[in-house]
Amino acid sequence: MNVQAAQTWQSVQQEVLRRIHAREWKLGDLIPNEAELAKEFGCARTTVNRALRSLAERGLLERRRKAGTRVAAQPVAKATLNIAVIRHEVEDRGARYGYQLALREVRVAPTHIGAALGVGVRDRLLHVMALHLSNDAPYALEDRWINTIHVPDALGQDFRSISANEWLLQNVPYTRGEISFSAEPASVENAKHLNCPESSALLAVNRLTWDHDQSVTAVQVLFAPGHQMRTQI
Amino acid sequence: MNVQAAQTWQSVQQEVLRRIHAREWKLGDLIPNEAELAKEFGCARTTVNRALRSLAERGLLERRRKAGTRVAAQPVAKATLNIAVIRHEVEDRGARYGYQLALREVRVAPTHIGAALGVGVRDRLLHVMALHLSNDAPYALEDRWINTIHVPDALGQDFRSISANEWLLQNVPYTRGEISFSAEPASVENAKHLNCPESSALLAVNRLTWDHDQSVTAVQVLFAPGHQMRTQI
DNA sequence: CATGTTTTTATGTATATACATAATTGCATG
DNA sequence: CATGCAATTATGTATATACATAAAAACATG
Repeated sequence: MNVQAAQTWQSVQQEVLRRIHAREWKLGDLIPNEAELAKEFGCARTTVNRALRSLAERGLLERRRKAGTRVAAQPVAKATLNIAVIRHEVEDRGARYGYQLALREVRVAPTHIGAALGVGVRDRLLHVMALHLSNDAPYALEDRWINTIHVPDALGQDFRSISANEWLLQNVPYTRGEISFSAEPASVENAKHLNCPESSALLAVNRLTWDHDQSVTAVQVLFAPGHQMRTQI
Repeated sequence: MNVQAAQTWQSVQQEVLRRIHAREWKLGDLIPNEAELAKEFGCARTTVNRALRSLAERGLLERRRKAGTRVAAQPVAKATLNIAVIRHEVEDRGARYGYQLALREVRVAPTHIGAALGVGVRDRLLHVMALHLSNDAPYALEDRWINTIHVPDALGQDFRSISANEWLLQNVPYTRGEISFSAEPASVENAKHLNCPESSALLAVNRLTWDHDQSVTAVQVLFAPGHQMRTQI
């Protein structure tokens, strides 16, 4: 029954994973405590802790002080999507990146944007729309509002050669944000830019970022039809 | 210049985050090594390591042995989506969950499904379609193929009261999987089930799971129009 | 018997120390 | 000067130890 010395936290983790997958420890089961496992594996409790903590972060274990560690009854698959600079996303796929500014204006934002950014109903914000291309084909349409009250420097940028996407990332820090994913039908305008039929199903990524208590930007990125975001679990 | 004793890894992390956000350490900059930071913060190197490792996992730092630690030049926002059992997703929103089996058949799968699952072109698989309801309104349509060569027990289930989604999670372990997100136009059949117009934009989550080298199941979950998946960054 | 307090316990974390490992830098050698 | 090898260095990890903390369990008290 005794497992050979497993000196690395990875090997402890692997053995724990094996027991979960083999259902030696069933869903919802309480597993032995760290001290017991350390004794069994012939390693320090710290090592077991490292292995179990990492599995808990992945959602496979649930840990509570004094109550112990149990196998998650309903393991939640955590899919981590990397939201990178669009230029890099395109280049990483081995394609040629292109960029076209479609619109740049300073005006009062629609109410739902203004409310999301927490600005006054009469505040004028910077609105930028741009098309990102992959091998000259439309890849994604970026529709962005920038809170120029917090980021006045954005007004000095024309965004003709560098996208707002990249400029902001390089120049304006943010401390937190919200992301949502949805499917949206292409509007007439979106369809024109993305060169697809009206009402096509488009994958939409909405982001809202904040620097402490000041909003930075609200952006919707609409990907061309057929686009997929992938990840491993 | 010396920061007061920060004995917890969280406080070290917070101070490091502050310096990144305040651009005291600029994007791409090499930061002091662990030993130096430990001296500055008046704590053990292990504590600094814990703080920096966690930030690296979040994508804000890039670390390489001997080369040192630098602020990520292009911080990649990592959006972690929790893919839970659909029943819990509905119930967690405070809604009443409902379930309807729409189809259950054993047949040869379409080639792209068979290929994805790595089964022979003549192998018959279990195909299940089911509707998940939230307060009696269509919430999501589950279209699933189960590799009954690896999971023969699935043939003994009628999936009339428990969804394949939950049954598999409770009864069949998997060691790895692939998830992709996309937007799909509603087919005539999908539209009927989801009670929406044909060609509506639907958020689609595709999953393919494996138990070691054996495929378990391929599933597409189509959410009703307007559905959003949200997360914080 | 209900209720509040103390004890117990499993996880969480900090520390010093030691060694492992990847990767760069610099040195030696043809 | 190129090329390969050795030294250096920053991160990565294992260990024993100690104490912190949350929460359950046991206990005491009205």
